[in-house]
Amino acid sequence: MISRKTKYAINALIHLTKRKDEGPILISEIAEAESIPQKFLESILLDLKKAAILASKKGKGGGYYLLKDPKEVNLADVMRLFDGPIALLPCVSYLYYERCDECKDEETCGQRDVFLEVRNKTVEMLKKATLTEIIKREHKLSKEKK
Amino acid sequence: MISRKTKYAINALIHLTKRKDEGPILISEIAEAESIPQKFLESILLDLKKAAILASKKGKGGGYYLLKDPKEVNLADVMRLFDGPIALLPCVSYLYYERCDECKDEETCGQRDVFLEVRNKTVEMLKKATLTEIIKREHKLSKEKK
DNA sequence: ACTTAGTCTATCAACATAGTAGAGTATTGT
DNA sequence: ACAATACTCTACTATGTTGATAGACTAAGT
Repeated sequence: MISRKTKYAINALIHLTKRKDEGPILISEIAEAESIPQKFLESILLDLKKAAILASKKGKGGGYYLLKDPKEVNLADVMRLFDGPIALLPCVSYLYYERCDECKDEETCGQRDVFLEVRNKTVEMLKKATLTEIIKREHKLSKEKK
Repeated sequence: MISRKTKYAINALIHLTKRKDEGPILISEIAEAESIPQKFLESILLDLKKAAILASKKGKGGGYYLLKDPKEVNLADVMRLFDGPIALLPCVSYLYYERCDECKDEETCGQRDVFLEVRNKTVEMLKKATLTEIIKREHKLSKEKK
């Protein structure tokens, strides 16, 4: 399961994407609209800023805004930022690789083979899920519903 | 990431599958061979017994053995038993479904759509990964290595 | 009966998560 | 210049989960 923090981050990013032509958006606006505790949201936005996904402006008329193109921001990156590795086993993670203690021979490990497959497929799908893509899907689902 | 408990469970199950024609296997044997703290392993095996995957025999010559056919035991079931839902969002879990608080309309939620896709693909792959399949892959990888 | 071996209950330290509080600092508009 | 605005940083707390240990208890085989 992804953490609440990641979920908040995604919601905040989508909020910012939808309003990206309106200049900086107040933390308080995002907090209220997305029902996220404001103080908690602040730390999330700060992390996204450190990751160079968002930027902020201080003072009156300030707030947060997207730095990266929403086509370039995908769920795999956001999830890694807050929840760490996407892989289900440390030994199949590319970015957070760690050896399994119990495993005698990694190369011939049957479990590893399965989880490697799962990881690759998952990352592939999450990489495709950019902010733009998510909003696109939203529109598509709305139309189908009618 | 899957918990250590699940990893232990899988290793224990594979151990039992490989020795399934030798009658009941001692907890202590599994614990030593797979380097799992014995007391911790006991509770794991007990859970697997409650799930009707394993059975046990008490007294001298006792121990644990597979109840289900190793072709029928897959990683999805084992993971659910110890770590709960496989889905990354509660609202895309079939067995542990729960509504997202923040979500205004589930049917048109773009994020949900992505995570539903990920869940379905993951479960599909994990269901195929039976104990027999994992051992088969191990053999295949060993041959390729030579 | 005695031993072996599984079962049950309680407890523990370590860590992560979700959230709160408050002081501090930078920037902008007037 | 300066007050208001709004982001930044540090510390703390409650709660829950994970991984592990200890000990008493119960059932079965010889």
